[in-house]
Amino acid sequence: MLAQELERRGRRAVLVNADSSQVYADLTILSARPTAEEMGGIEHRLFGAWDGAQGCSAADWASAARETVSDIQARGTVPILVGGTGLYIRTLLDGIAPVPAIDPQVREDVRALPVEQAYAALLAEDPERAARLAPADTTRIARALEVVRSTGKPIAHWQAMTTGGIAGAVTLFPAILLPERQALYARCDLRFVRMIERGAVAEVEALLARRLDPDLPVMRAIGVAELAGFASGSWPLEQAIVRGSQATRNYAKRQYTWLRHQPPAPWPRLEFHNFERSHIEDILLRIFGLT
RNA sequence: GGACAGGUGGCCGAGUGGUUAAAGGCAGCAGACUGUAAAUCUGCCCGCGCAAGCGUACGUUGGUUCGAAUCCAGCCCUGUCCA
Repeated sequence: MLAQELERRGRRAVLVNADSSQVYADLTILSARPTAEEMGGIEHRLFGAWDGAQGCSAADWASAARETVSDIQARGTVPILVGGTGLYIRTLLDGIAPVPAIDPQVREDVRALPVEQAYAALLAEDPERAARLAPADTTRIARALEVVRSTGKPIAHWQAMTTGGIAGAVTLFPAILLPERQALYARCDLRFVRMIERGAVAEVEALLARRLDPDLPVMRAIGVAELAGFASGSWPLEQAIVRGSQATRNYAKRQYTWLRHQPPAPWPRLEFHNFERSHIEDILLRIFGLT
């Protein structure tokens, strides 16, 4: 609707996806990607742009988004980034550590280690970083370890050289939506049921048929494991729904924490109870000075 | 009506005389967050209190005991089986 309003004023707008799951072609229903109808003729970019077989990292997305944004601006149109993956947006705006590509063999070895061993190794190879991580933080420990081993420098060395952000080169109009908790949870439940009505089970079956590496991000999207369990007969559909909507709620909770504290303080946080589409549009238009 | 089994904190579920406000999990709340982020991790979690601590608590009533979620009896409820 922002896009429509902008076009009414003679500014062409293009929507750019900033959600780590909507990025995958394999997840149309399960990532709640907008349908052609919902796109309403407005151009959308980076939605379903990655094949599930190729994982998209924050840096991958950010570099694609950087090009997309500049392309959109070069055409005199206005990019509107939409999505809940805070890290992606932060990476696009603030840049990221220029860590060289990790040696595949190193990565494989590191990820094969049990956390305790990986942590012990990190304690020896990059004690500074290890001290700042919880001994059970598998993801970050693995990352820090593969970086020292592959590049010979601790991750802090690279992070000190963070680069690539476009924040200084663009005029930003940010808005963070913080809907009332209980109402949001109710919507999470509704959302998962709707996905099933729209064919999420078949989508997951098609994804499973590809027999991709289970560690790939697509395979970790909310709903995949839950519906895969149903598809394989491990539990009934009702159980998949209970698990799927619960996972959705848990995720929504985590997003609150990120959105409340991680983005720059000046970014407006909009709290609201009314979920009427028109009401939300109203707040946004007001925030962006379009009413 | 009878025989077994069982009733534990919002839920699931350990615990069979003291070291138990009661393991663990879930849910909930709060927080962290630079290359898998819809991921990963941390803390809190009976009430009051900053705390020491106090008060309540393991279906219910009563009993045994220095001391009971744990032992005994009655009652209530649930499940399975027999009638």
